[in-house]
Amino acid sequence: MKTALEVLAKEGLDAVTMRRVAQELETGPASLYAHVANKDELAELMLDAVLAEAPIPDPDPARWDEQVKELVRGQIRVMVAHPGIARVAWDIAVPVIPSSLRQGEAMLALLRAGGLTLKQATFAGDALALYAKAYAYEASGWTWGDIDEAETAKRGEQMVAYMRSLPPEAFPNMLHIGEFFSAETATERLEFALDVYLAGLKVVAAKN
Amino acid sequence: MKTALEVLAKEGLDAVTMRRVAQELETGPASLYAHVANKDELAELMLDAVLAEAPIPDPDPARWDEQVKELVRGQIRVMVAHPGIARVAWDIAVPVIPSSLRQGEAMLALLRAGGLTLKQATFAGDALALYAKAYAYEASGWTWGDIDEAETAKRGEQMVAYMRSLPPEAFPNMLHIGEFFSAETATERLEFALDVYLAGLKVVAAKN
DNA sequence: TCTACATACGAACAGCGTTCGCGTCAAGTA
DNA sequence: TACTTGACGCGAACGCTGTTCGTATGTAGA
Repeated sequence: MKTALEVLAKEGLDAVTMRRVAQELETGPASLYAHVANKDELAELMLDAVLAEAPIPDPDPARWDEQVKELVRGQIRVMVAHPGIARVAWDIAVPVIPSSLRQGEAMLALLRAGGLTLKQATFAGDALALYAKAYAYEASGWTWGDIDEAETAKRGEQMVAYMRSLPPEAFPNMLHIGEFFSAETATERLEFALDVYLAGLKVVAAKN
Repeated sequence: MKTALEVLAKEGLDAVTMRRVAQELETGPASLYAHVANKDELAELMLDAVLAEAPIPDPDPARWDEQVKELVRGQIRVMVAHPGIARVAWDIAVPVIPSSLRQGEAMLALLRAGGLTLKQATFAGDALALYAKAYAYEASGWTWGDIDEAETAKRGEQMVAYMRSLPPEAFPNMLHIGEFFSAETATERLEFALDVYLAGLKVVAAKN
């Protein structure tokens, strides 16, 4: 079941419809409801399978900060490798998903090793998970043909054109940041965000 | 046009369909396409109107950090005040939206006042915008009846039940963080994330 | 007053998730 | 072996979505 869905995820999340999955199994849409309650549950199973691929490091208190980054990178990597799955992660309010719980527990363990209280670790883990989902969702847009390059470029030009139409002093900074948003700087943005957040966590931990 | 949509946004984003909006204007769905190219453009107009409500502080270099927080809080506040609009923000790849550009410019100005390079400010602004959208989206789920309380509680119990079914040493931390995730701690989580990130930014700025 | 143009919109299309009830097939009993 | 009974798989249909096409209507100009 899940296996058939993964195959379909490879041709875009929008293509993962009950009809399309059923077609892959050479049957009708109604038959799927024998194995799955509804489409949401199917999405949950897909997400669980994907997230299970993210590695969980053995905690090493000496380099907990690097391990936190590694954990986040891993989550992002597997999500981006399955374009569209990040959207599913957002739609699930309370994750009763085994692999998600394992990832959460690993994150808490690392953060506690870094000297944070349980409450601080909870909040930090929440923020990091939020960022991982957000980054993966955004990144899925580029790697997948969700939005074709031409369309994106056109909108970018529209944006610049609009800003130029106003007094130049209205957008002194925005006009020059376009170069920082290419696909090449994507991982650089991620690393920057991780560095900044972990630097902040160390400041907080030092006050405990 | 936008006005009629806002009225509808008050009964949920899912209710904002072309037919429902047309009905509100006592006409058919086809008539809307005379004013708007498609539903995405309509969503963009809605987001622009909402985001325009977020206040933009006059930069004061002496308290740039507090002003950055204030800016993010404002963005989140107006989005949460219009439940469901945060989802729209995620679907828009390149924001050719006036109010969005103004918010971005304001953020860059504040961050540069904090001693960051343009590149650093760009990356930091991106991360903060991502977090604002992520938080607002998550928060919309609680304030709106998207997911009824009973359902959420049930899933929470399922989660705990699952974790208890495994060896207790598997989830030593996760089992005790439930109390930190009530609706009351929501703003606390936000403030923690902002404090941590800004503490990190100061570390980065100090190295320049 | 009659014509010509642009605008508004009713109806229809293709797709979606989900449900109902019929038809078929397999297992249990005589 | 033959018959009956039960459950299960799934074809077809429902109500919904965004969008398009062609017609009818209303208005402005001659």
